Amino acid sequence: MGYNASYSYGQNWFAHQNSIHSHPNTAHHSSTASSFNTSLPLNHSLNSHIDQLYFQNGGNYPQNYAALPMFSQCYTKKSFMKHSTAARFSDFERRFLNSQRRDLFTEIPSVHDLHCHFTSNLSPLENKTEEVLIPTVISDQSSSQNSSSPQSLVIDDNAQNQPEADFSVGDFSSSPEEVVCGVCSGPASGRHYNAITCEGCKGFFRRVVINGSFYRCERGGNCTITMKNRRKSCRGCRFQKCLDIGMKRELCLRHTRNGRKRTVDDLFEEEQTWKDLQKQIDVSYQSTIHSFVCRFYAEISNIQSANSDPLADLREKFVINLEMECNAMVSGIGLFRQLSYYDQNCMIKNCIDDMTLLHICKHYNYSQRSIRWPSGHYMNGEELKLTKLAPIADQILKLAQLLYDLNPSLSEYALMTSLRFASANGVRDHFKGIYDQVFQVFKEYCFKYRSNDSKFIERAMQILEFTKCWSKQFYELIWVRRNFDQPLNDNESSNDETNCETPNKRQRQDSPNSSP
Amino acid sequence: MGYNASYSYGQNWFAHQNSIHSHPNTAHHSSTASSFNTSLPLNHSLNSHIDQLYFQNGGNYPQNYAALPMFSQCYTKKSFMKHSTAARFSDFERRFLNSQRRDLFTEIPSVHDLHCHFTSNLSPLENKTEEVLIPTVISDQSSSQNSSSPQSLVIDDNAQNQPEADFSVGDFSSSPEEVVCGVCSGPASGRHYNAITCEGCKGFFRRVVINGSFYRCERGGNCTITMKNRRKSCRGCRFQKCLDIGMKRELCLRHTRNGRKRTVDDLFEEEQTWKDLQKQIDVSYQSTIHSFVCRFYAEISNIQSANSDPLADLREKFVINLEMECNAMVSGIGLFRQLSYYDQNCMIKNCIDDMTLLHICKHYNYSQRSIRWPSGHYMNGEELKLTKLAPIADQILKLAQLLYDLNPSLSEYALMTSLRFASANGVRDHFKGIYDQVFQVFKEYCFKYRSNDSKFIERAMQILEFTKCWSKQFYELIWVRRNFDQPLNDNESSNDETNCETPNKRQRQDSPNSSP
DNA sequence: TAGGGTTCAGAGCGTTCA
DNA sequence: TGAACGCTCTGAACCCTA
Ligand SMILES: [Zn+2]
Ligand SMILES: [Zn+2]
Ligand SMILES: [Zn+2]
Ligand SMILES: [Zn+2]
Repeated sequence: MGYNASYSYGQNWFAHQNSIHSHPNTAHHSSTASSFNTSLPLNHSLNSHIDQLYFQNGGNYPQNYAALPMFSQCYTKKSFMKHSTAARFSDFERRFLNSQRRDLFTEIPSVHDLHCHFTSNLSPLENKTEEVLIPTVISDQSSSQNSSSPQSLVIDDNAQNQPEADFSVGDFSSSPEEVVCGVCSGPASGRHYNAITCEGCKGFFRRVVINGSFYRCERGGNCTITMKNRRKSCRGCRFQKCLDIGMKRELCLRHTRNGRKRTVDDLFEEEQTWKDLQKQIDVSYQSTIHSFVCRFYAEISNIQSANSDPLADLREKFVINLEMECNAMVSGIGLFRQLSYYDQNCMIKNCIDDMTLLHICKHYNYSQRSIRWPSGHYMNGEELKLTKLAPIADQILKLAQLLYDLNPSLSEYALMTSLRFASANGVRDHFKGIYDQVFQVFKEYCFKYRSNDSKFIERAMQILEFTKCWSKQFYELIWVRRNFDQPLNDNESSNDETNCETPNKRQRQDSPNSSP
Repeated sequence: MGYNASYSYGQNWFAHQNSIHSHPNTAHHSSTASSFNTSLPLNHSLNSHIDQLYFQNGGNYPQNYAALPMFSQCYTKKSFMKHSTAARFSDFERRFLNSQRRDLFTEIPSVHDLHCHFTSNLSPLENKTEEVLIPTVISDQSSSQNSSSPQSLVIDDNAQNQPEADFSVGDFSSSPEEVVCGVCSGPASGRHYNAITCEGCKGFFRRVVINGSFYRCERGGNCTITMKNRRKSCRGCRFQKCLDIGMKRELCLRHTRNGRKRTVDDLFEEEQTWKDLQKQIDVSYQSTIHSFVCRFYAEISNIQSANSDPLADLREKFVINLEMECNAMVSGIGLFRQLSYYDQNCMIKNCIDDMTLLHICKHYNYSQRSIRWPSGHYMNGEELKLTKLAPIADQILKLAQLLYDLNPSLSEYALMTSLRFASANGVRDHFKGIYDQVFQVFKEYCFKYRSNDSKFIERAMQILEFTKCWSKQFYELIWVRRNFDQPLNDNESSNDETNCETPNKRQRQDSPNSSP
């Protein structure tokens, strides 16, 4: 798994989880992790369960967890190959065997050939798996109180297998997840969109992807999908489960942007094109700006925050240092190296106010409706209005609320930051390629990890715009007026509406002129 | 033709009609029978209709049952041979047969055994199984008492050398309830709201559920519902029978636009969700408003209630504190958190008068026809008319009487309170989801705990409306006029209708957009 | 042959109107 | 009131191509 983690997923925050498990599969990486946000809540609790399944499966992790990031990393091409060739029993095979095995294997000796034909790789671990896996793998995570259907499933399954338990175990337990649909536990009909599913779930997934519909669960997102209830069950949960077990929207041709039929490998390759840049941005952001902001906010906890001016530290320490960190971050991203050093500086100067505002508003306490400032103070709207930021207090709070609602991940913060850099005045005009590339990566990233929230990009861009709109006034209030004790009213000449004039001019005159 | 008839139509509720006729096994026919419901009206006799379908289908089993495992298991090689051109096979069956037949039947010498096995898998047990299996396969999930053991499904397929009359008779005799309406014993038209019913009973059930009507039997509840008398028979018993045979009110989709359906399995989960919200509301209400009101009323017992003005405490202490408690309650309910803090405040301000009125009128002494005020005074109608509340004294008393009649539980008070919040002007318009959810919970709660009183919701809503109607005047009388000794009549300008303007505007302009 | 896409009866809900 | 119908979603079977 080592290199997987290194070049495709190492940058995310699940990396540490990965390192805990050392699954033997390496080789090619065939699948791509599905949305983080959805699998996030599952992760922590599933580790042990998955490990158990892992061993029960004789080295192959359960199909329906394929999309969990740590699993995707383990899901190698090799294991996939092994599966697909060795033990693929679809609908009819299974039914055929289930019904006929007894007769075939006990009464008719010559059917042994057939048996061999169907027999898959046995492993000592697989002895007792079938009765565990088939009925429970999918349903155990469901509500245990809803016990009617799973129970009956278990019972009759056992009853059928009773006479020749040894045979059936050897036969099928090696890949029970390939026999049942990973979504609804019904009989699977093969691999569809990168997961073993039944025809129904295949069609369902396809319809949802093609129609671009999005269903939200009305019941908390824990609905159980079974073969019986799948027709009428919560579509949100059904689709979520599709994604969870690793189905890829991109494998629906209608949903691709180039219309070409793609394989999982193609997906993987495609992902590399933007993953590299995304990872670079991610790493660079986390090691500079993010870590600085975290450190800064951590340290102010220790310092007595009795400073009379909540904004003093902001000016003196936070912004100055943040600018340096921005510089460092930009330096760490190859894409920006086509800008001269001077241009980089201009770009950062153009963005530093936005960055400041953004990274302050990030520290929002929802329940108290207050923002924690670099000084350590928590300030709500009223308190903010007592400072010299009063004119834009509402805007700042709104921004914080918007950010809170958006709830971007670290990687998303990184991308938004880069996007803000790339859209700095001058840069976006003269180096449109940079902006386009970053935006492309952002789009791809959101396409992949925020697919259930079609408005995510829109909202993110809105926030960036909003920040850009008010950062200049923020800058002025922070920097220009040193004497914030004087009455504020005569201060805001007419800036409320025409807030971006002065900074604008400033930006224009020192926007980087086109070099290389 | 025997087995054709057996598995062609055996599993649906028209089977018995079908089995009466012995159709010759005619030519194969690519199954293009038009949908039942559309072709039904053409021929009013079900028999002829089915006959027609039978011929149209050419003896092919219905598509949607083909993949049921037990059915596939019954599907013998022989029948496949016979119908290979016409019959449909699942993906794998088709592939498997195409690819493997060659191997199995030509290369492997012992295939004949297999074939034999496939063809006539005779066993003494199998004689009468098929008629049991097929019809119950589909229906077993409907009624739990209809215990179809899947094992029995495996042993069958002997039916082909039986006279079809036999098992087809057995067919429907084993499950007559699938053919007739469970309520009126008329011809059923399918499964509706989780029971096999006719169109009439389906419509009746839906109407009753949607309208929330409640009928009580006047003859002891043992009326017989038949197809002939159902129109004029006791509606109470008819509805009761509907419920008895398993029809679920919850499957009447009240808020969904299309044919979105939910199964019985979902109902449980559904209950969990509204239960969650209901509990949250309950807890929140009891720990804030309820406990405050109780405390307040308990404490005034100790205080000398010789205060000259019975309404003084009301103004000064009760309302102010109640507003805080409302704030606390709302904060404790996650559903309301999508409202900004400011919106929450507006909402509460919009409701506080209703809350006050409601929680005062709650303290009604029926025998004395008097209300206990937060001041500690018991005031009946006459006494009330001596205060500045005189203009609405009658209304207040009526409200108290209505509340007394309704006699809501604590949980119901909690829900009514939340409902009043959610129906605040502005909130109900811009956050209809909140209102809908709370109302849904209220409905569900009443469905469950007030099912014997179908008018409960109606009456509760009536009370809320009534409160809303008079609370403004109540507010004015309490707050605006400090000198309540002067004549009151010039007071009521025209506020009764235009009572909620300010909150409306306020809410609209900063209603939070896009919450996560 | 695997796995894309397509087809179209069928299930079942809601609505209509005589 | 309920027969008839309109509607959406479903999925088993099928078609097609690499
Ligand atoms: Zn499925
Ligand atoms: Zn759900
Ligand atoms: Zn009926
Ligand atoms: Zn009756």
